[in-house]
Parts: sequence; C-alpha cells; structure tokens
Amino acid sequence: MLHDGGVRVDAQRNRARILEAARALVAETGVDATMEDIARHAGVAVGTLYRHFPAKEDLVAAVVEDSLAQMASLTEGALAAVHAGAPPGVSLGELFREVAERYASDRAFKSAAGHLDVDVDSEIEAAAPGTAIARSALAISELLRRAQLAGEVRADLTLADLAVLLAAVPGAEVPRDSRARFVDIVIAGLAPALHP
Amino acid sequence: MLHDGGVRVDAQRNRARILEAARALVAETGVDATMEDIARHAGVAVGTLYRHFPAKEDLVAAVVEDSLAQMASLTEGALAAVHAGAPPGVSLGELFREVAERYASDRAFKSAAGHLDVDVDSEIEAAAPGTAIARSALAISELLRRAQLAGEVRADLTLADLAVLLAAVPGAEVPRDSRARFVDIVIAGLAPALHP
DNA sequence: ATCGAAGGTGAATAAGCCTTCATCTTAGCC
DNA sequence: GGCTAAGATGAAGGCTTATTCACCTTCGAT
Repeated sequence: MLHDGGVRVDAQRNRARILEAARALVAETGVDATMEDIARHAGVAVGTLYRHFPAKEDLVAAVVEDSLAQMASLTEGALAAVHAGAPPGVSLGELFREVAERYASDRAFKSAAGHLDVDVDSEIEAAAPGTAIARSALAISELLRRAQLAGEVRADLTLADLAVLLAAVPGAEVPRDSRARFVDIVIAGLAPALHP
Repeated sequence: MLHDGGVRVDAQRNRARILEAARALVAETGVDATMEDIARHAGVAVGTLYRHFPAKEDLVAAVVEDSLAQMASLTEGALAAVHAGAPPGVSLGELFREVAERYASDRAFKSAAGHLDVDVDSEIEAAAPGTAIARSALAISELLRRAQLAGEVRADLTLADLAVLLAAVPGAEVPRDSRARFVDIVIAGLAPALHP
C-alpha cells in the first residue's frame, strides 16, 4: 500500500527522519552542519539525503522554510492581538521579544530571519501569496502601518528596516540578560523622536 | 645593510605587501579570503605568507589588530571630545555613527568589532594595558560611565552590552539609509526610560 | 511466494583549502 | 666577485565536505 503520491512508506519515514535530524543539527550548529552528521543522526546513509533532496542547499531550504512558518505564525499572532485591540506598538515589541527568545535556542530560526531580510524587498508581492515568507512580511508590514498610524513608532521606518533589526538580534552567543537589554533598547528606539 | 632586527629589506617589503593585500581582501571578502588570493594580490607565493605568519589565523589576527587600532583611536577621540566639554551621550552616539560608517567599507573592521565583543569581559584588565583592544574597552567604558553619571543613557547598560550593540550594526549588505536608521534607533534606545 | 522497481548504501570522486618542504634565489657581507 | 644564510617558491600532501553511482535491499502489488 502506497502513501501520498505513490511514495513508499519507508521512504516517507526516512524523509521525516532526515528533516528532523537536519532541523535539530541546524538549530544548534547552524547551516554548517555536515551532510554526514545529519545522515548519522537520521540513521540513514548520505546517499539517502540526496535521494530526497538534490543538494544540501535544498535540505537547508526545507529546514529554513519550516522556521519561516514559525515566524509567520508569530507575526500573524502579533497582528491578531492588534485586531483584538492591543496597541500595535506594544505588539510589535512583544514580537521582537518572542523572536529573540527563539533565536537563543534555534539557529535555524535565526537563519530564516536572515532570509527574511534578504527577500523582503523582492518577495513580498512576487512570491506565491501563501508562502511563509510572504505571510510574515505581510503581517509585519500591517503591524508597522498600524503602529505608525497610531504614532507609536517613527514614521520613517520601513519594512526592510524592521527585517534588518530582527536579523541583528543576537542569538545564544550572547547571555540572556544582555540579549534582553538589546531588545529593550531597540524597542525603545522604535518610538518617534521626542522633538520631530 | 640590514634593517630593524636584522631582517632583510626584501623580506620587510614583502611582509608589508602581504599585510596590505590581506587588509584589502579581508576588508572586502571577510575572513574567508584565501591564502592563495592574498598571495596573488601581494605578488608573492603562498609559502612566503607562511614565512611571515605561522598560520592564516596569525595573518588575520594582524589585520584585525590593525582595525582594532583604528577602533581605539575612534573611541579615544570620542572620549577626548567629552573631556573637551561635549555631552557624553552625544559623543557615544557619534561614535556609533562613525563605527557604522567604517563597517560599510571595511569588513575587517567589523570582524575586529566582533573580537571586541568576545574579549571585552576577559581582556579589559588582563591584556597588556597598551593593547588596542584594551584601549578601546577602556575608552568606551569611561564614556559609558560618564554618560550614565550625566543621566544620558540607561543605568543598566554594561560595557558588554555596548560591544554587542556595536557588533550588531550591519555592514555594506544593508543600504546606507537603512543602516543610518538602524543606528538612529539604537542611539535613541540608549536613552533612559521615560518612566523608570 | 515472487518479482520489478523504488529506495538505500557507502566507498569513491571531486573540489577547495590550509600547510609543508625540498629546492632554488638573492641580499648583504668579505 | 664569491659565499652563505635568510628568504622565496609552488607543487604536493592532507584534511574536510559535498556529491555521485554501481550495486544491494526491501516494499508492495500480484
């Protein structure tokens, strides 16, 4: 009995294991995790990785895509809070804090944020509308617009600026309290200048 | 006729060329510049690099040390301005702007800032007092102390925090105006909270 | 139970680097 | 001019990784 698109069950199981191992290793080691390492953790041979993903790049992309989906739900959650009546500036701040939190435990997530940074200009409307990256960009964009409308963040801020700021937040290489202060400072700096 | 410590003139000339080439390549490519590349730009063979520097690490360290010296004069300049009567908070802001400016044109300089980040805790008093890294740390530390005394920056900020912030400033991969806004935001965020 | 094809294996290949070293050059002294 | 040790050379060695592929294994329909 075949599954899905006529793919054997063991193949699907292996694919899942590979993705799981890749997620774990990329999370702690970053994108320099080796194919050998990933294969070993997945309990398969390297060749199997290549049956499922044409190149390392594609495997990493799959992992990053996964993180991007998490990013999308984080950003959409923040936007939902605003729709429910929360001040957009505060929600944006919360979003920063949540993102920073994940950075500390998941380097793959940070990589994903880097992609956001790179692609925000090009992909916001070009990409398929349902893409995780497009959803993230859309939600942040709307959050930003509302916060600016409410006068809670500086009017000159762009979506790309936010992506850069998000990508600049340090990960686990910086101690927790220092990281928290970093985020505090950025959030405070987002407010409009006192004397415009 | 020998120069300096009994070193042949051609050897000294080559050493200078190597350092110059390494500076240029590390500035634009980052620390991943290859030894082959550096040798070619210097007009020597790779073996010559190894006569002057035991390992790539040492060559890179020499380049970084050079950038660290620039960092030291920048920080000491900012401190001097304060001694001359400038508000310490403003000087600190200026320092950030100047550093960001150099990042854009010199990746080696940014690497150097990363080392500052790592070493700030350990080396501030441990290193030989005259070291560029120690001078930088000392000047920033004093700048911070004065700014806090004047109530111009948040009291909970530490030297390590500033190092992290400095290291987080983006380089040339981010357009000039976005970079400027980044720095603006950080500087604004350095101010004490309105309601402590 | 059998069989064909999808799937898995892992040694071998390839490419990119850093580093070494036997050998050749040359600066600087007589 | 000749000598010699410091200096320069760059092919070769060695290491790390991604990627391939000829050859087994196993699933799953019959």
